[in-house]
Order: sequence, then structure tokens, then C-alpha cells
Amino acid sequence: MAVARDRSATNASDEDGASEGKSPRTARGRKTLRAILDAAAVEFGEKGFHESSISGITTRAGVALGSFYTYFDSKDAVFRALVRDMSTQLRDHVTPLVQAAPDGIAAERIGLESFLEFVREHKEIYRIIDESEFVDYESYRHHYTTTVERIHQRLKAGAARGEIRADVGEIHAWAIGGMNVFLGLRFGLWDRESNPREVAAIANDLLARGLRP
Amino acid sequence: MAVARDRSATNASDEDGASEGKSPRTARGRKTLRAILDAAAVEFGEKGFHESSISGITTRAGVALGSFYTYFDSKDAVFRALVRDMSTQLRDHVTPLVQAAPDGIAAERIGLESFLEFVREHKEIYRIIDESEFVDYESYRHHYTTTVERIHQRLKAGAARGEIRADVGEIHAWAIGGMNVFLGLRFGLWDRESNPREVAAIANDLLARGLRP
DNA sequence: TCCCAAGTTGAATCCTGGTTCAACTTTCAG
DNA sequence: CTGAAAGTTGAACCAGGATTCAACTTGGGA
Repeated sequence: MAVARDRSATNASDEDGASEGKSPRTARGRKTLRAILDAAAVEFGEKGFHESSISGITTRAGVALGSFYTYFDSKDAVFRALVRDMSTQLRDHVTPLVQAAPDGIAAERIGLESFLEFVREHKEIYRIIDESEFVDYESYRHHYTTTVERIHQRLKAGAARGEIRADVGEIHAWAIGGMNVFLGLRFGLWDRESNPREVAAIANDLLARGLRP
Repeated sequence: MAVARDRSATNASDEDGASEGKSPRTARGRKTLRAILDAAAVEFGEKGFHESSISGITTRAGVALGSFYTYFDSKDAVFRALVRDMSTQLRDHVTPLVQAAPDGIAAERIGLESFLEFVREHKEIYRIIDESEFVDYESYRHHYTTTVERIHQRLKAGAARGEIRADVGEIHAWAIGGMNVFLGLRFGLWDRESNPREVAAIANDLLARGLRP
């Protein structure tokens, strides 16, 4: 839910979610921006981009309609900010857990398991990321490209350590990425009962034999 | 491209793509309906649901704006018809090829390969199916549920024949489904150079060891 | 304390595009 | 051949909602 988290906000560039050259200058402004971003996450997650309205966002945020335009240039702009933000939050949740994995194969199991957990906590993620395909294709492409690239790097690292077959490549990485997204949809979003650990274990078992050297 | 294909149009229910109780009664009407559906596939595929307009569709179809409402109740209604149609076309392309596979593992290879081919021929499919998540969630859920269910059935059949591990289940099916969708996005839609056969072979090799008894 | 930049406000503007409808044309059953 | 049903037409209507803007408020530095 907390969308604009504390960051060591470098300077007045962007880095916070605001549009180019619209960063808040005071504490009051930062508070308002955060309220708008959080409200937008809820509004977009609930209704989707097109059904959402700026006034819906500002009402939720408890600020006036016009204040929105103090921080964002357009409806598209908040959405873009949100996609970047969700993408970052997800990465920040998964990365440290994965890095603590004992080996390359387990890393993928933990990656999936922590992804499932994340989805349970943030049901908005699918609607927001998926809808970026239509609102801002660049963000969409960027999200999946970097996500899969991270998987690919992990696989190569595992291969270097001799834990994974030497010929792993991009195709394997995309296959794993897709597997994760679908399992997240089915067992993270739709079925909130199943146990993420079990799901991840079963999927990982499938993968393990295929990935071993 | 051909969206409303010949069907042994049973009666005046729906079965063709038109809205409830709006089926054409004459040859002229059927021709117009087909033109509208084909145009809608192109328009939606190109611009997405919200950027598309009814007038854009009717212009492409070469008919007047009002004629649209002779066959569909609303913009949503054509979209729904289109999702059902793409979903059916895809199934009809893949199923016979898969059924001719020598064994359960090869079936999945051929399933992926033929899916990649289909995507190359129908770039609209991703935009249309994906956007149904926002326009008509039921259709969206239905599409993926039935698609994965088909994979699941194949796996179980393979298991019964002893070609696939006996404990295959829904999780494996969703994993494969996700893998296919992502590989389709990356190597069917984005990169139109790569060879579907090779991609499918590599992905299937990953799977094979995990699926064998 | 005073002042100005930063921030807030919400009514008014503007525009897009879905949907309606009444007049007109074509088809085809009897 | 003929009339009613089916189909066609596109101008006009209308709602929703993004964006603008000029007046107003706040807060912190000098």
C-alpha cells in the first residue's frame, strides 16, 4: 500500500514519483504527493486505468482536484510513476531473499515463493503492470525485460558455479518468468488459499531436473 | 484475419458474433456483420480497446456508423465477441497439430511451436486477450482457465500412457501455460526473426526431464 | 512580524466519442 | 409484382471526465 516510500531523495530531479520538474519543495508538498500516489494505486488497482478518474484519486487522497496537477502532468503520468514504483517494490522484495539462497536452483524456488507472497500482499500489481501494456507500452516492456534479465543473470551465475547446466540462456529465463507470472495469477491472486511454499516447491521440482548440468 | 468464419449457424440464438437477438437474417446482413467483426479485430489489435472507436471500426468496414448497432449492443459487446473468437481460432489451430504428436512430451513441444506460429500470424491476439482483463474479466479468466485445462488434460493422458510422471497436476499445467505465453510474447511477437521450432525445442528440452516419469 | 514562494482549491471549459433515431433503401416471401 | 421486414445511413444528442486557471491559504526564512 505504501507507494512512495522513504528514499534518500537525491535532488529535485524526479526519483520521487512526480512528473518532470514538479517535485515538491516542502514537507507539506511531499505529504500531498504521497497521498496522491497511494490513492492512485488503490484507484487504479480497483477500477483499472480507464474507469479511474483523477477526481476519484484526489477524493481518496483527500485533496482538491487541482492539486493533482501540481505534481503530475496528466493521468498517464501518475500511471507511469506507479508502474515504475510497483516494479521497484517487487524487485526490492524478491532480490534480497533470492540472494540468500544456497544455490542456483533454490534461488528460483525462492524467487517464485517470494513473488507469490508479494502478490498476496499487493493484489493491485497485476492490474497495474498488465494495464501498462495499453497505457504505456515502454514501461510494460521494460518491466518484463528487466525482470527476465534478472532471472537470466541468476541462471548464468549458477552455471558459472556449476550448479546449473552451462548452456542456459534467454529462452530458459523467459520460460521461468512466464511460469512465475502464471502461477502468481492462479495461486497468488485467484486462489488465496494454497500454500506458496508448496506451489513453489512443486514448480521448482519440475524445473530442477531440467536445469541441472 | 478472417474472424467470422463459416459456421453451421444453427439458429437465431447467437453462435455468430452478434449480440443477443441481433443475428443477421439475410445474406446481406451476414456480410455486413462479418465486415464489422474483421474491422474490429484490426482496430482493436492496432489501437487497443479504449483508443479504438466505433466510427473507426465502421469506417474500416466500409459501413455507416449506425449499422454497428444493428449487430451489437455496445462497444463492449463486439469486444467480447472478438475475445471468444480469437480464443476459438487459437484452439482450432493448435489442437489438431497437438493431437498428431507421437507422445505426451512431444505434444507440449508442438503445442508451443504451433502457438508461436499462430502469434506470428495474428499479432492482435496479445492485445485482445490481454485487454479482456480490463474490458471483460470473465472472458479473460475463461480463456486462460480453459487453455490451461487443455494442457492439464494432455498431461494426464500422457501420464496414463506412462510417458509422463504420474503425479502431474494443475501446477505443472499452469507453469507450462505461462511459459508458452511468455515465449510467445518474446519470440513470437517482439522478435519475429527467431525460429519457432528451435525455441520450442529448447524450452521442451527443459520441460522433458522434469516431466518424465 | 512580514512576505513571498509553494501549495491548495474547485468551478468552468472543452472535447471526445458512444449511443440514438427517424428517414431512406434493399430484399424476398407470397 | 408488391409490401412488410430487414438493413442502412449519418447527423445530432449527451455524458463523463481530463485539464485549466485565477483567487485564496500556508508556512518558514529574513
